[in-house]
Amino acid sequence: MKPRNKLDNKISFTESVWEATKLVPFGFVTSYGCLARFLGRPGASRAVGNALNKNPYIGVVPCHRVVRSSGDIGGFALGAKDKIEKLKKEGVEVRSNKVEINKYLFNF
DNA sequence: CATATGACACTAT
DNA sequence: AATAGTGCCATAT
Repeated sequence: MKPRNKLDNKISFTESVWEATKLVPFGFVTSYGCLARFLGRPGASRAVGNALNKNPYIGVVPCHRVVRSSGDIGGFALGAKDKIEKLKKEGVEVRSNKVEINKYLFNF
């Protein structure tokens, strides 16, 4: 959620999404829904995707490690192809544009 | 304040 | 397995 005034130092929902994503280790993945639950907003999976899409810290926030709960790759600002390549470089198997979510999922 | 948007999730076909 | 419809929710306009 967006800060309402100058004294509100709490980070916004969007920023908290970026911070939480940083916690996902190399070689693991999480889902938009998992992140939403972790942040205390179980129904905000879609909003999580929006936040990552606006992430200005490409290279700092490993947003490529966030995939769909179904295992489908999901979106990526620089293109799904890049997202898949990045995952493969980390040892995450991607077959038919899907990952075995149960096998690589990082439990917060 | 009202609508629209989108890197989603879930259920039912 | 793949698709379609519905609900969701933070932001943008």
